[in-house]
Formats: sequence, C-alpha cells, structure tokens
Amino acid sequence: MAKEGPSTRERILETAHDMILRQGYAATSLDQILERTGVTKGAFFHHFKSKDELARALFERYIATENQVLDMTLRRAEKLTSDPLQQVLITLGLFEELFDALEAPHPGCLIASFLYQNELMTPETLAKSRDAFAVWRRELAAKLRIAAKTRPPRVAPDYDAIGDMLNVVVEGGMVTSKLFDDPKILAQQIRQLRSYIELLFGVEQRTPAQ
Amino acid sequence: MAKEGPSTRERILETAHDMILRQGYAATSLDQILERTGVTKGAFFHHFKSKDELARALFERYIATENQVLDMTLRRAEKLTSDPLQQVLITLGLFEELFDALEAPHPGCLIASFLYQNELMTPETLAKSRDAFAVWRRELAAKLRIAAKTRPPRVAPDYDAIGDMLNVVVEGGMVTSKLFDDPKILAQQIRQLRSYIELLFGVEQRTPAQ
DNA sequence: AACAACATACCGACTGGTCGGTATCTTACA
DNA sequence: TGTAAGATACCGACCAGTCGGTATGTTGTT
Repeated sequence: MAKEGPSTRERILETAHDMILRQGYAATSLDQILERTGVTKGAFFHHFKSKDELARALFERYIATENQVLDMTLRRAEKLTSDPLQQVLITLGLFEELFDALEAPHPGCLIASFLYQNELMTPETLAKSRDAFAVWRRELAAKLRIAAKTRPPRVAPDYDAIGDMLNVVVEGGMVTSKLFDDPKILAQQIRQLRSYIELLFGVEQRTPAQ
Repeated sequence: MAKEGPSTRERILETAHDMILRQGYAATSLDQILERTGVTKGAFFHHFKSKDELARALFERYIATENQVLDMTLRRAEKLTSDPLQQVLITLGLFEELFDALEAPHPGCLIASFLYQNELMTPETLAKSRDAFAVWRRELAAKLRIAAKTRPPRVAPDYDAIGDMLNVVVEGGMVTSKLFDDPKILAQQIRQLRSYIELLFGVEQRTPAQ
C-alpha cells in the first residue's frame, strides 16, 4: 500500500543507525533524528514507545543482518569447496572482497558502539552480542579442527583464539580504518589473517604480482 | 602543598576517564562526576573551563601515557636483544605479559571511545590519534623490514599492514574481551599475532607444554 | 592585600516523553 | 453498494526535569 519509498519506521531506523554510529547514542537527540528524517514527534512515538526501544530495535536489526551475512558467506564458501581449510580461507577471502569494495571507511560496529556507551547494554543485549561473536568463533574453529586432522598445522594452534580473530580483526580494523579515513585498511587486515592461517597450515601462497 | 592523596584535578581526571569509558562522554554528566568525586561545581570549573576541556585534557593524558608505554616497551626489547626480529617478538611478548596480568577486562581505549562518539573528535584530536597509531605501525614495520634483509620471510609481507596489526589486535581484543567479560582474550590475541610473525619469518616456535 | 581553591545559588536551553486530536484506510454487515 | 466502526499513521503544543555553564560568594595561604 505504501507507494513512496521506505516506510517511516525504516527511515527512522536507517537514519538513527547512521547518526548513533557517528555521534553515539546519548549525543543523538530525538529532535536531531526528527529533523534529519522529517518525521514528527508524534509519528516517532507511534512507532517506538521510547528512545530506548529505538535502540533495542536498532540492535536487533543489526545483529540479524550480521548473522545473515556470516551465514551466507559460510554457505557460499561451503558450496565452492568441500575442504574445510579452504572453506575458511575462502570465507576470509569473501570478507576481504566485501570490505575492499568500500569507498568510505566502514562506519563501525553497533555492538562496539554500545559497549563503549554501556549501561544501555542490557543483559539481553549483551547476551545476544556474545552469541553473535561466539558463532564466528565456533564455526571457524570447528572447520580448522577438522582441517588439522588431515593436514597437521606447523604449530599447535589455539583454535578458539584463531576463531575469535576474525571478530577481533574486523573490530580493530574498523576503528583503524575510521581513524585514518582509509577504507582499505580493513581489507588489508583480513588479508593478514588469511596469510596467518595459510602459514599455519603450510598452504602455498601466491606472491602478488603487484 | 597537597598533603592528602591525589589533587582535585587528578581525581576528576581519573574518575571521568573511568566513567566515560564505561558510559560514553555525552552520557556522563558533570553532576555525576561531581557526585562521584565529591567535588563541587565551582571547584570543577575552577580546574576546567568547560566539559569539552575536560575531554581534551583526558585525551592528552591518555595519548601521553600510551606513547610512553610503547616507548618504554620498545626500549626494553632493544636492550634485551639486538636482532630486530627478536625485538618485535619480545615487544609483543611484553605486551602479552602486561595484558595477561589483568584481573578484569581492559576498560577500553579512549581513542576508540571518542571515535564512536565523534563530532567531539576535533581535527587536532584526530591528528594526534593518528600519530599515536602511526608510531606503532612505523616502529614495528621498520624493524621487520630490517629483519627481512638477513632472514627472508616465507612470503612477501605487507609491512605496514603488519605494523598496524598490533593496534588492530589491541583495539579488537579489548572489545572482545569486554564483551565476553574475559580478561584473557586480549593476551591470547597478542599471542596469535606473535605466532603469525614467527611463522612468517620461520622462527622456531616452542610448543607450550601446558 | 592578593590570589588560588573552593562552595552555593541560580539560569536558560534542551531533553525525552505525553496527550488530545486528525486524516486515511480496512473491515463488517445490511 | 453504502455506511458505521475501528484500526493505523501521524501531528504539534506542551511539560517536568536535566544539562552545561555562570555569577557571586567564602576560605586559607603567602
């Protein structure tokens, strides 16, 4: 029935997400959001019963899309090869591609943003964030453990720590990328992680011609 | 002059740093800081002419101590060995030790906190943050480049990207550590970085007995 | 007397949130 | 088909409280 573009609710979410990542939650007033979206106060409170509920909605939305991205990427990698080690390397490669296509630095991670403005990080929000991170760790670590059975790594690895590295590198890479206003840093860091895993498992690396 | 403990100014800085890292800058009101420190409004504005000036002071203080920590660590490593590769590995080892001693998750990085609550990140603040990050990159990359002359790495590395990795891993490690409320994660991640560089340069790694 | 180091009372702008109302669309039933 | 009933989306004036900041003291030391 809606004829014109995204719904009011979606416009609020989109704008607020952007503003909160830039300014922080507390520093982003409703009036600012209202002005930027052209939505009135009444309309806002029709869709969200409080500012905190907006934060919660924003959060759920973010977690959902992040989970989806990881899931899709893993499945793509699994279709491309049956070798678990290659699946990990391809997953990292796909992320690298994704981040390499950015023309501006990645705006940042909502989880980190909330963590640095805590006390609005409720126990449920915290638990969901942990789950999201834990999935990445578990999925990657599991594949590497299987890979190690047929292809022993050069040194005994801490699989869980390596599983965490994708999260760590993405989080740290976003901050560094933002700081230097250089969109390429994030992809470069992912490439290092891939290189680490290749070295660990003795995979032949192509020396880039460039 | 001052007979009892830290000065009022120092108490404000210390408390505010802690609160801002936890709640964010905008969410930390002067009244809250005043209540927590027992300092009155008059006293506060005697020492800082505005809340923004407090932020600036906090920031300078943070950058200065961070620079000092890196500098001291690098010098310690340089005294312990003359081999540049070993200097890098020892530097990482010292950081690992430092973070491994934490009993609670590292409270976070003020630069990241400010980056996620931008618009209070002035051009000067931004420039100083970049410089701080750039020092780490430059110092580590330089040592690795020298090391590569006598000990060729297994694959052609992106030295600058590897130089950035310490920053990236620390930033990401802090977030992950805080999220899981696990102080050990940060040190584990530094260990992975060390392992990467060891593999890259073909350094013999001791398999931990544990 | 002069100045640093505080204390107290107060200010206006802005905050998140409420509330009474309207316009438009969907559904139910005669 | 017409119409009454109700839901949904939206409007904007208003409110009480909080915010950073100021003005004007008081105290203690040199």
